[in-house]
Order: sequence, then C-alpha cells, then structure tokens
Amino acid sequence: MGITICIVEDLDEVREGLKQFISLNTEFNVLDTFSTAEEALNEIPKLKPQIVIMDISLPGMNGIECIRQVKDKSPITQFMMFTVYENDEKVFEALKAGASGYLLKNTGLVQMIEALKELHNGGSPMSANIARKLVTVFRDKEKEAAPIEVLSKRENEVLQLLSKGLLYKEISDQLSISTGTVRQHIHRIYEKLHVQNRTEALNKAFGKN
Amino acid sequence: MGITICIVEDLDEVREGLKQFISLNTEFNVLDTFSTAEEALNEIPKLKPQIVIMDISLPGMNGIECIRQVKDKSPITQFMMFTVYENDEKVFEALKAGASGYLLKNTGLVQMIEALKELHNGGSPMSANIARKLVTVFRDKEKEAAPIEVLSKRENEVLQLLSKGLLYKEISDQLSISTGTVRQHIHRIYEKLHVQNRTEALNKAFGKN
DNA sequence: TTCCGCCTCTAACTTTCGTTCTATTGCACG
DNA sequence: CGTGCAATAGAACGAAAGTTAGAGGCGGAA
Repeated sequence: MGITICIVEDLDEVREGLKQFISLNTEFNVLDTFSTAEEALNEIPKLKPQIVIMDISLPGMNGIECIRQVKDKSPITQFMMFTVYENDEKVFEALKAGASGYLLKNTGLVQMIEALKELHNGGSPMSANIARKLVTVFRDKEKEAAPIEVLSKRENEVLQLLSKGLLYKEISDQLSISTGTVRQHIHRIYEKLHVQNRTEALNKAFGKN
Repeated sequence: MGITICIVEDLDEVREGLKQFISLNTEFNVLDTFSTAEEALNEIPKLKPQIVIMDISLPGMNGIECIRQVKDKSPITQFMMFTVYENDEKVFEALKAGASGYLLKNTGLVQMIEALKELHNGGSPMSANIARKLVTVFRDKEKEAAPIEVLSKRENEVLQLLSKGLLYKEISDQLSISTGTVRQHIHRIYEKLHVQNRTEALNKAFGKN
C-alpha cells in the first residue's frame, strides 16, 4: 500500500498540489490532509502515518508545537518540515521538537518525492542551506577542546585531565610527574583563571557559563 | 570562468570520470586533479580553487588531515567530501576539520553537479543518511538542562548549586539547611549517578561525556 | 649575560570533601 | 496504620584538595 502520508498545510493550493503530485506516485499513499494543527492533532494519532509533511506557520497552534504533541501519540511517524522559514531559531526548534527532514518551499516537487523516500529510509533530507546551519553549530560546539590561551601547554594538559574528574595522584601518574607538581600547576591555573576551585575552573575554561 | 574545482581521489576511474562529467558543464572549471593528499597539499594552496572534492581514504595521508592543512593556506576553498565512509567518527571528524558538504559515493553525477552549485551558494549539501547523523547528535546535545530523572527534587537543586562550584557551606546557606544535610544529599547523588566525586557527577549530569 | 616564564620537586600546613553511622520528622500509598 | 522514602541533622574520621614557601634547571628574550 506504499508509504502512508499526511499533510498539514494551511494554504489550499499548496496542500492540494502536494497531495495531487504525491498521489501520482504509486509508492505513496496520502491518507489525509489538514489545514490546521488542531485538526491534525486529533486525526493523525488515529491514522498513524509513516510520514507527516508539516508547515510551520499555521493559524492557531504552529507546526512545531504540533510535532511535539503528535509524536508522543504516534512515535512511528516521521516529520518532514516544508516551510519558508529559514531562520536559525525555527530550524533548530523544529529539529529539537522531532522533525527529521527540513525542506524549504522553493524545493521542486520531484525533489520532494526523492526526499520522502530518503526520509522513509532513515535519512534526513534537507535543503543545503539548512544543513549548513547544522554544520555550523556542530563545529562551534565541538571546538571546545581548544587550549586556553593564557595557560601554558603543561597547564592545559593538567586542566584536561582535571576535567575528567581525576585525582591529583591519577594526574601525576598519567603525566609522570609528582603530585606536588600537579598541585603547583593547578594552583597556577586557578590563579590565572581567577577562580578558587576545580569546578569554577572547569566552568570558566569550558563554556557552561 | 565558472566555479573553480580541484579533485582529490586515488581511484583513477572515479577521478577521471568526475573530471570529465563536471567539465561538460560550462559553469565549472576543473583546475587540476590529484591522487594523493601530499600532492594536493602542495598544489591546492597555489591554485586556490573555490571547491575541492575530497576522498577520505587515500594512500598516505588521509583526506581529513589533508583538509585541515589545506584550509589554513587557502581559506576561501570549500570542501566537498565524496567517500564511501558512513560511520559517525569519520563524518564528524571531516565536518570538524572543515568540510562543508558530504556526499556518499552512491550519489549520482547529476546530483553531484547540483550539490556543487549549492555548496558554492553557501549551502551544505549532504546525503540524507549523513544529515540524519547530524540531526541525531544535535538533538542529543540540546536536550540537556533538564533535571535528572533518578534524582529527587532537592537533590537536583543541590546538584545545580554544586555545578557552580560552591562550597558545602555556601550551598547549605542558600538552601537554609545544615552542611550535614548537604553532605547527605551529595552523597546520595554520587550513589545514584555511580560516581566518586563532584567533577564526575557534573560530567555525567550535564553532557561533556 | 641576566632576567623571566615554565616545569619540576619537597615539605608542612589548613580547608574542604566524601564516607559512615545514627536518628528524627513528615508525607504518601496501600 | 505500618512501610518506605525524601529531607533533615550531627558526629567523627580519613582522604583529598588547595595554600604557602621554598628551590633548582632550562630556554628564550631583552
């Protein structure tokens, strides 16, 4: 019976256009379409489609909130955003809420079909601009491990081990130095970072505040 | 003169096939191709192409390390991974190193052309499977700050203050309880999280591992 | 060369942390 | 109306953490 789909979109032409075009493809089966989040919230949990194509801007409840509530009641359903919103906040909110795909409305219908197949195969098809946003935040978050400028090389090594929760003894073993030296390094680290203890140092060194 | 491109790929057929096909499109200009990272490292900084298509598995230095070194010397260049590697580690390493696009080798040549244009327009075209990995880690990272389930309400409050680096005394003052009680709470927290000290508890409670 | 920062080490010391044990109160659930 | 759990508390103790005050070697910069 093909991949089951629901569409939530308030603009009549877009909603019907999508439905018509997708229905041409025998691999898909459009179960129903909705023009408001509230309707969708009522019906989708009963239909349990494999994919929901979701707009963000809807009258009343928006599409993101709709995803949050629907996915609890229909966990097998995957959500494909289909919207004009390209600003970071909306994108990240949608992904956090549970969307797996994110296409902008300038996407062609043929690509939409491809994307729906990929989504169903466990992929996350998304417009290249959206993916770039993800890559950017990913890189920003991952580059934490950068050494702190004001600290010497050795002090940064110590700080790294300190962040794992190791004891002075364990640190001294790993670096093959005495615990006295470890003490010394850590003391200097606290001095340079203007903090009083381990936790404050880690907060200051690695984000979190 | 079109978008300038270099290709780094050790398999002759793949490299030449790419070059031929891309050259058919007048919007692109393939400046040169290389079969090893070392060659690429020498030449690309001189050519400063707008895009480099990069394989990961190469004889000698791998493609990821190659990106790290090249992008310092040619910062305008964008990197499009083109590889069979689909495991998380390689993907994330590549993105961290500076790749902006990531296509798997089952991608069609026509889609490659599309992807190159998108990359040049500031997007991050990537295979849907790759994007899914990114979405997954993104969601995992964002869902922090929630109180830890296994801990009681009070224990979470204590943990919160603990994370600021406060002394037992300071915590007891803020919560208007005795330091003995604070001790007790913290002891239970360590027990429930299976850790031995403050830093380990914070690492386990708030991401970082 | 002299000076300074980094890395190393020792020793003695105070403070804080973390464990263990014991005990009381209050609330919720069957 | 017990039973269980969260929250409270104090005491006592060992184990770490953090401070202070030395001192020597080494390499780069003034």
